[in-house]
Amino acid sequence: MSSIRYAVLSLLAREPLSGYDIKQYMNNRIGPFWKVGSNQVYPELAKLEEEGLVKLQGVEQLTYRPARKLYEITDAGREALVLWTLEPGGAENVRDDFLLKAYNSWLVEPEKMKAQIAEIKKQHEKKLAVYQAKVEELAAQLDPSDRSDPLASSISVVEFGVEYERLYIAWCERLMKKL
Amino acid sequence: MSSIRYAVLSLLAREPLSGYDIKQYMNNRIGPFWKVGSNQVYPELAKLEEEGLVKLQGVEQLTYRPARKLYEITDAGREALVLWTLEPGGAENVRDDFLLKAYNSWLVEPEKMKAQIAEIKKQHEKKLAVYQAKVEELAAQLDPSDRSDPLASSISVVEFGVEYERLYIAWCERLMKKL
DNA sequence: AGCATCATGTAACTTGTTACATGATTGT
DNA sequence: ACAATCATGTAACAAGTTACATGATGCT
Repeated sequence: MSSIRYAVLSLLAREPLSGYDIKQYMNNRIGPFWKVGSNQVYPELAKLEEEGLVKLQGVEQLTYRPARKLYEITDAGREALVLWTLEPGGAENVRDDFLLKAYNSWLVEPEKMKAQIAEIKKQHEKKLAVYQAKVEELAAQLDPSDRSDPLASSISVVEFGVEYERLYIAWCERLMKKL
Repeated sequence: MSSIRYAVLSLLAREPLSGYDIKQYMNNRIGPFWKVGSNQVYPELAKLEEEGLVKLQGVEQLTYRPARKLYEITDAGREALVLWTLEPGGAENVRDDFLLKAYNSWLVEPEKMKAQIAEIKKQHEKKLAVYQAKVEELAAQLDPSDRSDPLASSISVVEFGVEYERLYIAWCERLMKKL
């Protein structure tokens, strides 16, 4: 299963990157649908290289900095990624702590619960704004004549984020009204 | 963080249950927003008992079966649960493998991708049906005169599930059209 | 005969999170 | 002076998954 392996390949399929870049991208760019730590990225890159799915393109060495190791995907890597993308997989569940908290609304004073809901609503509004900006940014760069522009896929994914946050916010509002 | 601890308490706050029940409830009833294995439930119950948040209410022993240990929440447990519910917490991210697969749409043949999308769309439709049935079932039992009926909270959570699945399905449809 | 359910639990393994370590540069 | 950023990586821990073990009943 280990999906970071494929998350790494997904990014490298678009452009060569360093481990550091990959980490940054995952924590901002893809969604944020994934958060990873360096401890996952670097060992995974090493494994992928060993397996020939990825290879070192070059090392950028500035004297005052650690070497920046740029990786690129190989044909085998791209193949593995396509295979995984088409692999059947089950629908996943949500698993959000706040839903569990909402499940306990009946136990707490309505006023306190409302404050709690308002707070996470605010956070989702922030996320929504980020995703919306990202969609616009990507849409501006998109080449509509290109049938297989990676950007189109990126946009779809971020749009999911936009819709998800909208749903979340609307749900929070309804929750508050009910209390 | 360890949210199963609170998931266990959330269920026990409503009615006494055995470890087995808790496992079943989590995998069907709450959402399915959580899936847990027995390896998580039983040790957690033991820990909670040690800490006095939960206590053994009784043991139901049929000769031909393992003893069924019924647990109930204590006052301390209820208090800890309320505290956690009101604790501030950040908005979480989605983390769904299929989104990552969608991110790679541009790499694969549109026809194959469409089949893939259709498949997981079907799965989400199944989930939607389950959640909808659950909402109706709960709504029928709800006592509208009771201002703090736990069922109201349950319904809100499952409604989130309904809306989420609808969003997912609509998104899949749009994805397919774009390819 | 074989599998699912009830009911407890343990063991082994894979993931994910948090924190640490190094060390120059750039911004406040 | 102090924190953040770049850039690699390791270590320790927490959480989640899969499989196993027991053993009777009941269904196909």
